[in-house]
Amino acid sequence: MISSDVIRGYNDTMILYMLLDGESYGYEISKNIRKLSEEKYIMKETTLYSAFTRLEKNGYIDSFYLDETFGKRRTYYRITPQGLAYYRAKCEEWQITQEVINKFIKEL
Amino acid sequence: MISSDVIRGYNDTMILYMLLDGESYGYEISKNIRKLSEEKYIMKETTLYSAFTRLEKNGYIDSFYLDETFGKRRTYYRITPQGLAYYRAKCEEWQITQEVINKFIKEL
DNA sequence: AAACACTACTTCATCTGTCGTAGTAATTGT
DNA sequence: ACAATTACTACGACAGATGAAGTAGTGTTT
Repeated sequence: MISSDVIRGYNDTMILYMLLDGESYGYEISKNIRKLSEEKYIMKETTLYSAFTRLEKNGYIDSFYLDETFGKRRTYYRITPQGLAYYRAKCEEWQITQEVINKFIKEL
Repeated sequence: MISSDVIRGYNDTMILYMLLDGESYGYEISKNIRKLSEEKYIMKETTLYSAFTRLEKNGYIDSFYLDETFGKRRTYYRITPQGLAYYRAKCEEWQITQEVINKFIKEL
């Protein structure tokens, strides 16, 4: 399991990635992140939902409801053009981040 | 310039890396991080000195003074065996972190 | 029918690490 | 004399992550 401080700067990016192919909702995104990371990273519920609030406030995602007559009401999210731009910028930043941190990593 | 949230989990690791070859002190470490990262990452003074406090409290570094009859007194730091073990663990964790985050990165 | 597991989300309070601002203190360069 | 650089310290604010707890609905087991 990876410590959260490391991922901290990329939680939002991961969520946006999960929305690239279309709308989704909290619980599903949570499951998918877990699966895609092969159980190596599990985003805490509170982290996830507070990230949604932040992302929406920043205009990177939109939220809406679908007519579902079953189960507890889900809040669906969709990535916005600004969200996509932010995601792309984060991907580019990540390349640089990797290069930088790798300079401080030594195989001993 | 890299956002600090990304590096957040690796500030301590970077500092420990700088101490692998022998003792050093705040200002020097700061300059060296800046230089090694090719100006892509500049650790803030307050971040650096608060990291020293944390690392020492955790037993990862020792601090001491050298007899210097010139300039403002420097606090020197040296990595401990526990610090080395922690550094190694962080390096291994970093490999996994890279793998995980890369799954969420798409070249668009 | 009661208990439990699972889905789906919310609220609240707390903690950690980073950072802005400011200040102290000594040396070196112009 | 003054600015710049070296070297560090103190303090308060803030953002993001987290633990704990709760709400609400569905499905399955006992």
